[in-house]
Amino acid sequence: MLYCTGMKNFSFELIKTCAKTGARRGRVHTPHGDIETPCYMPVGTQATVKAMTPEDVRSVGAQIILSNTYHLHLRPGEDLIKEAGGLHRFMHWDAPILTDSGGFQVFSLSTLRKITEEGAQFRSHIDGSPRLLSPETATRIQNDLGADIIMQFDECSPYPCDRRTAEAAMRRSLRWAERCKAGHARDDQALFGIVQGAFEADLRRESARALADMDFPGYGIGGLSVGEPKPQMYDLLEVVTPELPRDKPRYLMGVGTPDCLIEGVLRGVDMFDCVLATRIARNGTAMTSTGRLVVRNAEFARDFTPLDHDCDCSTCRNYSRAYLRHLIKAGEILGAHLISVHNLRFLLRLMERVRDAIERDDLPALRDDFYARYDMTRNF
RNA sequence: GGAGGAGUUCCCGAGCGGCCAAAGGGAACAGACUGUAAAUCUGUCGUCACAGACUUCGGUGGUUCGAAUCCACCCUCCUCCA
Repeated sequence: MLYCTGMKNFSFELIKTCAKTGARRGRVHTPHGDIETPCYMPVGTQATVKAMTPEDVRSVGAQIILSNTYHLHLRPGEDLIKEAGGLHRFMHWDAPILTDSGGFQVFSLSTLRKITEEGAQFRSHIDGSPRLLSPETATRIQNDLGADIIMQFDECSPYPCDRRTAEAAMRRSLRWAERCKAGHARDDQALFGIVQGAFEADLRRESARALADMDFPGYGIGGLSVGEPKPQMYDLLEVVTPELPRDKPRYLMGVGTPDCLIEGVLRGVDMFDCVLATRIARNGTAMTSTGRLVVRNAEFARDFTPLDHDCDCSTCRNYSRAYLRHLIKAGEILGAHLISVHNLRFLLRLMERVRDAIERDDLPALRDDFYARYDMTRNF
């Protein structure tokens, strides 16, 4: 079934809902092509997935990538990207792109900003200059960047967070959602609202319902994986996803360990993004079917086997742990690249298998098989 | 043969009578990393029975309450003059 979104070239097709779980198999249509869901989106904050060319990113199976409003606004500036013909052309990526609004930087750069109802006053982490990011400016910048999916400007609260603060941030995010919607000027970009409410079930429920009433073409679930125990995140997902419209994609923001992806899908999430895979790759750690593998460690100095025997990526086909360790220890840039290739392929392939399992109504078996091989003491 | 200079913990390199197991780098080892201020950051880094003890600063012997630091001789290396 195909749902109309009232938008040019954007729609979500719910192909199947798993008979045994809440998992959904879907397809997002965008001006730059389709996205099979559930999906994992590699992160390319500064218009590049670090250490990867767009061709590399494509070849490991990525369908869509993320980029960042705050970073691109500071450098090189949205006007320059607009002049280049938009983000897709600027960075030579023809497939879908999603831009985050800078809302996460309200959280991660908390020492460099002040929040008011108007927006967030940032002190640029590059040159210290004062910058205002508001629902209106974040939306306008994203209109200029030209991603297929753009996110509302929100306030992501920390963990732990007292109820008053959580409630204030959630309500402010709702007001900001309205302002983003009002300021959104392009009908070829889908604007997603973002559920907040920290770790208060009723606040989360309220946020989800209010956003659903605003009728966004998709919904982010923000403010999770900020340091809380995983069971707490899973519990909240079970609270939130039932409140969201079935016919719209749900995007769990910033989540990306292998087990969290599976658990998220089981609870009805369609999209994920995470920097973890590429960041830990640059720091010498691989994601494998048996768990975390710190290939930088001395124990792999003479290990001439691949990172993961079960992996089909070019790194695993051609390079040994010993060589990768050598590259990382020597500070060679190729090490960061090769492990990034592997980690991204690992997550993207996991999602391919997840999609396949949902189609066969067999996701619980895939989950069991995953945990049977995966050493949880070497998890992330 | 003569005149200078230098030898410090795995490496480079500070220290030049007590506050020195000895600055600072590097290497090594380990840890962290979830809408990327991240090819980053943190910790350990003489030995042990480890809130203490013991052994170290080219070697040996002195001076001193006390020496990596001062003195004597020896060894090795560097520069210049023959």
